[in-house]
Amino acid sequence: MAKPIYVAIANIIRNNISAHKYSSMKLPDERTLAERFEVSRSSIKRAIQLLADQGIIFKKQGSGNFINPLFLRNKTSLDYTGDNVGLTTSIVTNGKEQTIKVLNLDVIKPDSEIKESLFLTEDDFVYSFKRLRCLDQKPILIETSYIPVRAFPELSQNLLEQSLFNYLENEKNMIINRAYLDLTTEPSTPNDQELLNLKPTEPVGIMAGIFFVDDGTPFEYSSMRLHYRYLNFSTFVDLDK
Amino acid sequence: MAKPIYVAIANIIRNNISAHKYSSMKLPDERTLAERFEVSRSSIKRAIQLLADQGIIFKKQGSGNFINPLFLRNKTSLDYTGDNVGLTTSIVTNGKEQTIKVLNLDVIKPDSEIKESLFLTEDDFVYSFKRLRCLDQKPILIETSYIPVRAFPELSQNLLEQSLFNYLENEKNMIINRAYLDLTTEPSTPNDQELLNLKPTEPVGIMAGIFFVDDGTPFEYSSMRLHYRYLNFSTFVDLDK
DNA sequence: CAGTGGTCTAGACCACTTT
DNA sequence: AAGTGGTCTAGACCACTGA
Repeated sequence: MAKPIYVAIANIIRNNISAHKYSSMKLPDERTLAERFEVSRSSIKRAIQLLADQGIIFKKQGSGNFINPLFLRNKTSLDYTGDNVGLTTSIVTNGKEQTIKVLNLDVIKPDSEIKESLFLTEDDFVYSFKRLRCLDQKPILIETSYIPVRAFPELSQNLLEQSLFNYLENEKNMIINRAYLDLTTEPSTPNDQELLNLKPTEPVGIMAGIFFVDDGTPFEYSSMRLHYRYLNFSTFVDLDK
Repeated sequence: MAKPIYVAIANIIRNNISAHKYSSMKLPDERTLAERFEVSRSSIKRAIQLLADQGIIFKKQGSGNFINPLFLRNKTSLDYTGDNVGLTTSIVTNGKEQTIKVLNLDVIKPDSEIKESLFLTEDDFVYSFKRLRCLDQKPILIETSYIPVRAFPELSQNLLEQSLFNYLENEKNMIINRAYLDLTTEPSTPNDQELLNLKPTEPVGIMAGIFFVDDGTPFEYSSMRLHYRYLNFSTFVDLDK
């Protein structure tokens, strides 16, 4: 199955909305759409749900499905293409040249927070490393990470100079596809100021969290201190859930 | 229908996981669960999907559904109870006394950004107001908001001294249930420093965005400058979507 | 009361993983 | 090949909204 039919239909409806092919802000009812696309109503519902999750339409029980006027207006400040994306848009490289400088790499006994976050036993050791990431030679974030030795025994300074996730996916067929992230901000420390080229009054954004392999194994605990101009996290929020 | 069956089942499974009632990290397969709960497999799938969205389980096609070990470990730093919540956890009052000080209230002609964000025409005016919100007398955020006069003609300084959303829901049966939010951080301005009691080196967190009525009408454009210790946004991220 | 979205079912078949 | 999750259908009935 190349693309599920509900994804295909969601794309068609999205394009129809963009092209102003619906005469009002209210979409045709689901039963009509099902007939028109010659699919079951369930498939229409899944397509509609996708669009709702993306903020493109609003569902209102007993009343109908409505187009988000902002989507029609093509507001460029709203990133509707990615669905509720976070990290990826935040640190997306956008064709810019990414360079990574490894600041250190050690093997240590994890403290209790890291041990619990990564689901480790008493015997486990972890790699501990810091990297400075730059875009077009401009430093944008300091990463401090911990990875269980057992999960990735061949880690080396060499490997750290590229994207770990790409290496894992290509060479080890491990896919990191979820993260639990915490976003905060803090005044910059002298160390931040030096590495990220910040003034003392300029802060860092902090993204800290746990990255998971697709089978649910916690793989990495990471805390990233970002130059404040590069922390930009956009999201739709359902306030009632 | 009091509670949909898939929600009920999701709750039971969540409790079972907490109580260690599954012998391995892998859940029983969906067809077995369907038999055991005497529901259709579709209902099981919806329940499982809910738990996956909450980060409690991981799905792996062809292999099974797996418990997130972190959930088992009862990590208190992970807020698993709220589903992907954002704003609400960030500004949750937690029983603390909330006070609101209205700094100003005007009617103005919106600039083009606000006009487009709120889907306004040339003739529309907006209320423009600033509020300082405190918890237990400590100032935590400065809110700058814009609301179309047409959407809420009776707005007054008096009303602003309480939670607008509560008033809307109780008195006007309008429900604000979605928001498009942008999170960033900036150095604090002298004004921030004075109002939020910040040192010059201490930053503000910024949550800016648009709040929508449940029929999709944009209702409010708001930019909130938070004392940096109070910006704390936690979320699960699906990296592959 | 008619229209419309929400829930739920039983079953068929596809796609991926593991043995 | 067997096991397991993913997609999709056709249809029944419930819950909410609005004329």
